[in-house]
Amino acid sequence: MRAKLKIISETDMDRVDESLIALRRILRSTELYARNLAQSAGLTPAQLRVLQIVNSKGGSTTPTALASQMGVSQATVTALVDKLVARSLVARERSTTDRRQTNVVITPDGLRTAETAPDALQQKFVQAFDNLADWEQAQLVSSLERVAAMLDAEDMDAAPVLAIGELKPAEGSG
Amino acid sequence: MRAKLKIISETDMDRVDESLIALRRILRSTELYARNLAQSAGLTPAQLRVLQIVNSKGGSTTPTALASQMGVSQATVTALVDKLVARSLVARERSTTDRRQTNVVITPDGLRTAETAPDALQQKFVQAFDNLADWEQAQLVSSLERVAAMLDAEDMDAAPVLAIGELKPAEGSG
DNA sequence: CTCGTTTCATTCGATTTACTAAATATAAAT
DNA sequence: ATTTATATTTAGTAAATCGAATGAAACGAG
Repeated sequence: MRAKLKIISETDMDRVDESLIALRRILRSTELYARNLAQSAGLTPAQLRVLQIVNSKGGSTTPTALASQMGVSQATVTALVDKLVARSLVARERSTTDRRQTNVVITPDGLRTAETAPDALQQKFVQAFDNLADWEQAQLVSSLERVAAMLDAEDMDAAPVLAIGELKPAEGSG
Repeated sequence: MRAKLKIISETDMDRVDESLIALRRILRSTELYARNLAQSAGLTPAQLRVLQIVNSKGGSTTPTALASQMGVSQATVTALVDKLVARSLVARERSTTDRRQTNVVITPDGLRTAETAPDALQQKFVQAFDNLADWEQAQLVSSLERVAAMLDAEDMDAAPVLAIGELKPAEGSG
């Protein structure tokens, strides 16, 4: 497993293990949340993700940016945005500066959906957070931000994880 | 938003906000990882999740348990397991105790896939973790475990989840 | 033991979603 | 005018999903 990557002390190993296990637990919880949230919002996970990204970008972004961030093609983004437009959660607006571009703009309805949806996750977290002592809160903020930086997705859209299976040659060429 | 839940001080608000933002960043990163991991394993996300659950259950579980845990129907599980069987990542075995039941058993190939897949996530995390000072590592472990506990999926309403029991016996070190 | 019922899994039929590549339309850049 | 960039449309595939029907085994009552 990891040991083959580099040699590290055993106590260090233990801590890495503990961290990874905790991280997995967080991921599992949030995966399930995401699933339920999408359903309760009447959306699919992919659609909700688009909405969330638009929201996180300040309420407006372009299909290209979405495609890059989600790791899918523009055509796929168009289809997903179509669904959201049909539900009036986002709208398309021609960019004024570069009229080739379309801005995907969140609507009041979409904003409400995007901000209501995470409530289940937020409620739980916020309530628990509020019960922590002051120094614990401070530590948590610091740690979460550090982990976020460690895992940051910024360099992901450009450089997706080394895909072993992706290198298959095109068959039936002719 | 949160404010309607309870009145909290502004400085507290800031910290909660910061935490939530960091959490979102973590989630976004890991979502993308999950996607890429599945692809690099030649699987779809849903298929990989089946494989991971089987693995986390000690290498064997039933379709009913999978369906319940994933929140989908048995028919869906059957279809997903079919795909994995076709790739020889799992096998079906009739239960000896109750021959109505089928055990979905992970194969050596499946085990390798399941344990190789997380490497991309782990690599990045472990490398960054290893660069932290000792006290930072300790703090991170503590914080991550706390957050995991805060978010734990146990009392998710509709979600069947449960089963966070991946505290399997130590592998390399034990 | 036999009959009906329940449980577990699969099969079948059908729908929805996600996704892509290729072609198209439009606008910017050269 | 040609090329480049952006987004959509088109046409098609593969995946995920479900409900209903089917098959097989366990279980309980008589």
